[in-house]
Amino acid sequence: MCSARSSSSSDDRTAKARIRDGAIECVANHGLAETTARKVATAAGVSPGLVMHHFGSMEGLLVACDEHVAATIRDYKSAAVDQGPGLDLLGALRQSQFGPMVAYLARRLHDDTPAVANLIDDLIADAEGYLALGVETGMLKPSDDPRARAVVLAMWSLGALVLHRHLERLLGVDLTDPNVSVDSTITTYLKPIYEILGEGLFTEEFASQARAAVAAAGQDADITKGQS
Amino acid sequence: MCSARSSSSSDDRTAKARIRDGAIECVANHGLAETTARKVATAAGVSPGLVMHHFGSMEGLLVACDEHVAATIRDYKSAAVDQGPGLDLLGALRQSQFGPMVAYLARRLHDDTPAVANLIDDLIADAEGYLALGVETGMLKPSDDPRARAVVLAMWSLGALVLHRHLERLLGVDLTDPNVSVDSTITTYLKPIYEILGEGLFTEEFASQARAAVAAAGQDADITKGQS
DNA sequence: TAACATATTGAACATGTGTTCAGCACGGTC
DNA sequence: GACCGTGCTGAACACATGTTCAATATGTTA
Repeated sequence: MCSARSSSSSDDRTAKARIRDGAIECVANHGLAETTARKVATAAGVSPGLVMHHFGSMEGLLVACDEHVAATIRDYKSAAVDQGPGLDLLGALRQSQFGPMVAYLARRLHDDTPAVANLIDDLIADAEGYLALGVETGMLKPSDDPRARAVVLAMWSLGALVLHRHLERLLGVDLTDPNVSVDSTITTYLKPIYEILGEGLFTEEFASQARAAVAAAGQDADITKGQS
Repeated sequence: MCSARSSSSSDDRTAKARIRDGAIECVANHGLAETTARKVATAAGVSPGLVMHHFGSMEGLLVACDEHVAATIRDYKSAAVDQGPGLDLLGALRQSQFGPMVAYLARRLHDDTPAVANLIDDLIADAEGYLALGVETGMLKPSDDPRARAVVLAMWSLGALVLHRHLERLLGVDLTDPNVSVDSTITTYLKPIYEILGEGLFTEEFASQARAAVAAAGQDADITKGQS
């Protein structure tokens, strides 16, 4: 069964909220397939029928979960807009307050569900804005295609999040751990990132070669040697 | 039902191979949840019982699929070792011969299943070797932690593959399309990558700031502003 | 008090699932 | 011809699933 809430003390959330939160936690910890109506119901301490009463169907439940997670993240981002541009896309998500929501996102990210897609679009729009601001203030280099660059950076960030199990196995860093930001093991992951984003990967000579190759677009199946 | 093989002509594969291939195609096109014993059986033109006869269980089938995909990719990589170091991790995968296997991988990548984990480990070992070779030949800049850099680059590549639906929506590039290499739309995706890997993202001043910040490791929750 | 809407239950139903199994067809070996 | 192993079938089984629904509690309004 999916793990129930931690405490035995009173829970002032409505049953509807408990069901939603239980579903998020269950998806985060055990995946979509394991998240059944009955397991969610027992995790929330209610009967299976009530899940249907409040959300209509299991798909309705998941849509509600998507929207709740998206809304929570959006609320945080708009509230934290004053503390400077958060160029770190996932640094904002690596907040302990989100609890299992990051792991939930990691599970749902590869399905192109509307609520998640909208959230991603928003994150990218934000990132594009922050990147432009970084260019203005001289922190970041300009790009030929600012939007595409924002998309690529976002895909890399979110992609690494989806593959967090592998990252944990390979580097010992768990991006879904709510306390990962205060843990210093994450530097194993951050250092090469700063290396690449700072100095780049290609040497100057090779970079100009690659630039020329991609400029001569079209069929470049044999020419493209860059990492993709 | 999952799409059956294209042709009506004779199929000289054994029933066991047809079942395995049908399962791979079904997972690639419709996902794990939709890949049931009966659907796979009808796609392969056999009875449900034969699936169990050959693979013992559905989990056994998926393990066999994992291993077959991994073996196919490994075979390709060892056969293509002569045509120069394939720094492009996924460029090798973007070969039309793999058919639905890339899409299959994209579906399975976020589960830490043994066969896939081993494949990833191999891909990273290869990448690390190719990166080292690139450093030797003066194409790539050296790294403080070559293995971690290889891991990060691999996670970015594979992560983007997992998120291919979003990439398609955002940039119009489908990484799971077997013919994506010959299509020029992929340059929309490759150009910002070459930008970042070539010139970097940070300006020199900011790069040294970031380097200093991450050097003073520990609690850097407020300091880290780099993309992650 | 009566009426009503809402929250909640738990048994039931239909369906689809993975898996089992007795049996058949066939091809080779004694 | 008898035997046996293997590929293969299709009906059956036990089970879990999403969903429905009549019934009950509870609180709110008239």
